Amino acid sequence: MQTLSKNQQIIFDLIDKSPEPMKAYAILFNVQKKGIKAPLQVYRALDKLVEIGKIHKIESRNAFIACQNSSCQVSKATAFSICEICEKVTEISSSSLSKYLTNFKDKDGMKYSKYNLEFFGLCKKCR
Amino acid sequence: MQTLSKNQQIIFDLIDKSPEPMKAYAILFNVQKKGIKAPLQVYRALDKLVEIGKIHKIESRNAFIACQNSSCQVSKATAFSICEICEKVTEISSSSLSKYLTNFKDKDGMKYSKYNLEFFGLCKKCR
DNA sequence: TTACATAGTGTTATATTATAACAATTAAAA
DNA sequence: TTTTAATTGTTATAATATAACACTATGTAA
Repeated sequence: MQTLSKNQQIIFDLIDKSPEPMKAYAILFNVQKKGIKAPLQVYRALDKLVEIGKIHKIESRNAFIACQNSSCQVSKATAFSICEICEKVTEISSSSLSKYLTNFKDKDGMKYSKYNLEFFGLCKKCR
Repeated sequence: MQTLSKNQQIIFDLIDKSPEPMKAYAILFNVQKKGIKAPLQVYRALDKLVEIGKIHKIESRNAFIACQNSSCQVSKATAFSICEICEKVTEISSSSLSKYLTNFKDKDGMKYSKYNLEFFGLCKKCR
């Protein structure tokens, strides 16, 4: 567990409290009162937080969500479910899924160091 | 098999010939000599081509690749391998993988209508 | 403690990716 | 044929992300 810098902490706290994935400029808007004024300050913190696994980027949405797994060792093996109506995003933690994908080898026998999986469908509420 | 409109055909042909995923503005640059002048014309064709499964979007790269499966019924179940050095992208067609993911149910028993999986690693050449 | 490296910050400017809104045209279906 | 849906063309602008540079803080090792 690494200590976060000032900007990283501010931005992580915000994302962590958010019930939904946050976009970079929404983050910027929210932290301006705390002195973070420029997009680059946000993107730098986001990059680092992603790198150390505290947050994940939902690629299909260009948005960021706090890691739900208390021990964030899964930053290299991420899976999410995304509701196509309400846009609710949930991190999937299924050991059988992660085991299957981590061990997946393609035709050429290539094994991968990292993956990101995004499932789409309708959540309970929206069905 | 649906017939493509003029712009859709021009843009599909370009992507289909490309050995690597193409970004929207690279596509725009390449088709300007054929009379497609504006980003929107490109994005509209891309949207349609994605919708009908002729191309896929590589979300982590904001780039587009022609579908490699002759019958493009897998637009709702896509998997790619991405080399983190040379950026080579390959569409994975593994029936066991697609079977596993198509049938995957999360904790709440939720089944998904669609997924996109991106594996990252080093390709043969770059290892 | 000093020096040195590494990581983080602040700032301006700009690049890249994508969509809104509106008018005109073409293709397909009733 | 008429009318409906899909596509096109165009201008403007929104949203997402990075380059480049100067400066500051922090950690580490002599």
